Amino acid sequence: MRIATWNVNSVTARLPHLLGWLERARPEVVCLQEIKCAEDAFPYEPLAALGYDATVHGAGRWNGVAILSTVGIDDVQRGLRDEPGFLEDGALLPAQEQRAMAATCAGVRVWSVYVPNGRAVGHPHYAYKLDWLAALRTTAAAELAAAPTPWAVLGDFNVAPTDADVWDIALFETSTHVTEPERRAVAALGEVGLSEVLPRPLKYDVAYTYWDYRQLHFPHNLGMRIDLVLGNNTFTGSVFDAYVDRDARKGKGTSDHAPVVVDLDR
DNA sequence: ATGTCAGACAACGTCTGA
Repeated sequence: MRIATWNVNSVTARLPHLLGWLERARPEVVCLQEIKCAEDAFPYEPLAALGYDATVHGAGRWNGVAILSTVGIDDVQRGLRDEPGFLEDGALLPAQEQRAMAATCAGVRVWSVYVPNGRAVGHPHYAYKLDWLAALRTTAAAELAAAPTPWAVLGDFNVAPTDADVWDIALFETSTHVTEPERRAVAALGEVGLSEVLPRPLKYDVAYTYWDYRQLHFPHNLGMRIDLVLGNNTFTGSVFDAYVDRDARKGKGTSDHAPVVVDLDR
């Protein structure tokens, strides 16, 4: 089975690229992030024509996640357990955003997640990001306590796990994505039984998954590895290959993220 | 140059978020 994750930065803007990539890579299961469309505006038909069922958690302009599958979709869950919302103004109640959903596809439990960006260290969105990652850990712990079925969380974590996962750590001194609290929050997922599937790069030394649209970052390979796959032992033990498909970042009209592809011997 | 995108709103430009 082939499972992939891809932050598409709008599923409607990316539809031609997405369809072309699905035809080439033929993953059985795909976790999408930043679909930026409501559930009823999702392009179900062209995806169904390629054999994909879809389950969607989206509301419109921002965020939004989905799971595509050619092998069935069961036990869909939208949102994390006790998922926090972003509290822009202390007077408002937190409104949960569309950043996480799960489905079971041919016996494999997958979560598609779009972790909050954080915006700036010390910004309320940064605290939200850390709270959100804590809720992800709680949710993972609760599900993993059940039967040891293959289980994985895939998506845009907006965290680079090590200094080597950004093109120049010296430029990130005051930035989000590389701070110790963010890294600890991701590493804490290891304490509930998850470990990273490390993809191989198709070119260069590091399997970056994101390159800013601006300033020729992609041609200069000024990237970050922030789209991650973490699985339980049952999942990671059946992985025989994983890579970042940087070719999907090439050319006009692409996402600023590349897909991460994982191959399982099941 | 925060130099590129995407979406929404009321526009044909400006804002927000990444």
